[in-house]
Amino acid sequence: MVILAGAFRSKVIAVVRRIPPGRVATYGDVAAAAGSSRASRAVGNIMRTCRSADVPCHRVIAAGGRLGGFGGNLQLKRELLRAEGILVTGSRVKEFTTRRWTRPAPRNKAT
DNA sequence: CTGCTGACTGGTA
DNA sequence: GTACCAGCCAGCA
Repeated sequence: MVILAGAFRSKVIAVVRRIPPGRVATYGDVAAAAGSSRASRAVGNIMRTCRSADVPCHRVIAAGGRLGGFGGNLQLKRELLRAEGILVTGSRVKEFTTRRWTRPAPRNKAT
């Protein structure tokens, strides 16, 4: 897989690919992990323009645990999420706050 | 380079 | 609860 595109885009894609199964991340989280905590819109834009099979865009949702847009394939997204053990009620992720993933557990050196 | 668009977010009404 | 507005950022014409 080759990502010959803007650095931000490749970064966003990398972050999304790092999202482990059974977990979800908001556009804002992905944007923040990519370097811009305010590029949430850009992230969504990247998802739409890129939507590569290597990018589990279905794990990327809007804030508040809402599924977001997804071009109207919310039903598909819902099933994909549910297939990973993520229950979705209407347009909202169940236990979203606990399923929310930002990045690999930051180890505490000085606990 | 300029302008518009959009799978977003938070606030106000 | 829904609806509308303003802000922010990257991609594309």
